[in-house]
Amino acid sequence: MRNATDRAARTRARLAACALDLFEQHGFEATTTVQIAAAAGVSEMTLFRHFPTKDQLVTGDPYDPAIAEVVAAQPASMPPLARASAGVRTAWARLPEPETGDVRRRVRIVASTPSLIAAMHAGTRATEDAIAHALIGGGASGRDARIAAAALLAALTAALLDWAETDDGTLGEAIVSALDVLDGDTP
Amino acid sequence: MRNATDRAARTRARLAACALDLFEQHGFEATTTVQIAAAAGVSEMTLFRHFPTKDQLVTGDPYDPAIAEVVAAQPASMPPLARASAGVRTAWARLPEPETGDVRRRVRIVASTPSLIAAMHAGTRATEDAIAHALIGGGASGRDARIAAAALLAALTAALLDWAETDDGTLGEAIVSALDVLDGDTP
DNA sequence: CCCTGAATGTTAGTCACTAACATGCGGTGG
DNA sequence: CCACCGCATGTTAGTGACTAACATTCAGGG
Repeated sequence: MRNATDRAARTRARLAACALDLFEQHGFEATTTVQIAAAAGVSEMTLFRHFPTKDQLVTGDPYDPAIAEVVAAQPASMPPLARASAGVRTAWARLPEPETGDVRRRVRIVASTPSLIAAMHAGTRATEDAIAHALIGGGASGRDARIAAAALLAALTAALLDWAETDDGTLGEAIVSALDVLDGDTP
Repeated sequence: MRNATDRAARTRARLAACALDLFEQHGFEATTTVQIAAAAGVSEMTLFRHFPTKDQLVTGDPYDPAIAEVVAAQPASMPPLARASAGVRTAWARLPEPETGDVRRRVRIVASTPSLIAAMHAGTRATEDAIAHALIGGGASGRDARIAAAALLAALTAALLDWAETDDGTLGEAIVSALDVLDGDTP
């Protein structure tokens, strides 16, 4: 049954799809929110109701609280960066290789737009704080925990951007590269 | 002699000082560029001539190309993250402990404003790219170099923000903490 | 068939930022 | 001493992202 909530979900999806097309054709900055709304057959207000910022048409909502839990489950004897890295390694191993159809298109737009790279970093802040909190639980100082969490997220984001840009290998391989660099496993 | 260039430098300094005061009193977002310009006795246009974005009233221009050179001078046998960390360690040791009067005020404003944190990360991108380039020269893959450079800069930025927020110890100690976490020297 | 609630539309604004063009200030050469 | 010239600054008018307050339409349930 197509209730009201369903209708909202469909216009939301339509907005994201139209935005993606327009961004690829004319670039992110050159595309105005009015154009996107018009392409989706909707008013500008409706766009902003579904996506509070233009950035989120590309980045979406990336916070996954499961990662922090897995980090907290790692042995507390490890130094914080290794602990965070090990947590993501096992968390990633549990998931199936995700859909990478639209992801690559999206990340490619992000990679070519400085303001979007900044927005993406801002979007990972919730995850960063959660991981830092988990590391403090393992005995790290507040400062060391923040540093390790920031380094981890930055490494993962850099790997994601490189993966989208170079079109080289799977997303999983890129993630593992990031973790290997953090662990010093790079001969 | 106060030539024209001197006059420009003085209005620039006046703008930055007035902005800092207003940001501390009312917050970054609540302060408008018109207010800052008025406080400095200048038109809004002049503000934007000196600081192309409102962000740069706080962040300034942080790119220091010397860091990348020192990184390139580290032995190529090390894994990329350790190499980058060692480079910053020696580069930092060469400098005297810098002025931290306005720095702490500025960074504290950054720390309390999400959009400014993002802008700060964006401002380190030039340094990040330079370090990544130096690491590639040492034999790292392009992807690993980008990951290591991103992790390094994120760790340093996180340490800087924590230092400003917690008011704990010197800036040099915070930087060393970041490098120690990256090297795994954290018992 | 109306009624209720959610989704959407309209209008009028604010704020960061830009472009094109006009003015004023200061030092320099005649 | 004055006219000139280069640079800093001012004015005006605009764009684009985003918000608030209020009106409207749409879908299903009593």
